[in-house]
Amino acid sequence: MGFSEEQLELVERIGAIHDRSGVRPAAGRILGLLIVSAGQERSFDEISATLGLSKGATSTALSLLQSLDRVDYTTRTGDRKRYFKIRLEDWENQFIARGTKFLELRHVLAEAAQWQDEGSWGHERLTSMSEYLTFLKETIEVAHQEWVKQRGSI
Amino acid sequence: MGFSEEQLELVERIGAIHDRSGVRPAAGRILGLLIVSAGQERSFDEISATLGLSKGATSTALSLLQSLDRVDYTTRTGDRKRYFKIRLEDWENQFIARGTKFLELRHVLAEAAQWQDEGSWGHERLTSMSEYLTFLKETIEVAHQEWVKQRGSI
DNA sequence: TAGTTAGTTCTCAATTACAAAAACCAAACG
DNA sequence: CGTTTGGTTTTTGTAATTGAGAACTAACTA
Repeated sequence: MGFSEEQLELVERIGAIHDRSGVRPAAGRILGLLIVSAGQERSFDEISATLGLSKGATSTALSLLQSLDRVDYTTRTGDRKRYFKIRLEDWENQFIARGTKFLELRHVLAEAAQWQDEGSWGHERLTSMSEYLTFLKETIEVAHQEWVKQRGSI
Repeated sequence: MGFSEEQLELVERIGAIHDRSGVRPAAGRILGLLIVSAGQERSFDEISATLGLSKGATSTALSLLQSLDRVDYTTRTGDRKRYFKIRLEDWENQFIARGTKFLELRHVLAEAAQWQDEGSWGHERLTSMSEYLTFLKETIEVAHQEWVKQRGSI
């Protein structure tokens, strides 16, 4: 290992981005570290030491990330350690799945529209918003398929 | 006012969706109430009473929502109350702005790629992921423009 | 001017989230 | 077997969020 100042700073920035989208700080930093290390595997110790996290915090955050399929580990014969790496394989699909969840707002908007008088501004607006989200969702899905077809999903 | 069971339940669901994306519970519920009321305006009291929120909580949440441009109010001559309504006007634009912020992850992915050996799996993967996000962002922007052109942004 | 009304701001208690530390457990080693 | 190693689970302390309630302010009203 041995990370440069810049690398560590990048780790923090990646952590912060994940923070903001609801991943807790320790887990966000681990993601950062493993992203900057993409390809290379990192042992439990390396992670805990580089980030200054206790064993407990490291362990809990790592199991969280594993349960989210963001992180994986391998083992080596004659070595009891686990070597963690970020899961980049199915990333695009997972990203889409996570990122478009909030588009589900379109269902409640459509329902809310039903409580408005037909033809009223509210009815029109809520319906239109719901349609917009549906349109977005479809566009994104099509684009995603396109990408996968061209580049392969890995 | 006078909301039905179903309406109140819908309010809760809208609140929960907002909760999950970081808006605090009281504010989320207010958004729910105002969305279900789209068009109709609701007084401070109605909001506070229907949702069982204290005046303090109602006031704080309402100013938060106003600062986020999600909510607005009007006044009526000879009436000291404020009548709140949800801001549906610029909704599509705001939604896109908020919703695509996490695509900025593409910058850090590109940076992280630089720390990988050229041609390595990690380098290839991070670069590809970053390109994917850029592609998504552009697709979404184009689609959005398209929509606005056809339907008008209101 | 005294009294209401409408809403805001402040203070506090309760809950929740977080991570450190300690206790624990299981596999391998000697 | 006893010990070390690698990691997990539990416990504990602290910090941050959140919303109730009280105190306050500003505007109108009688």
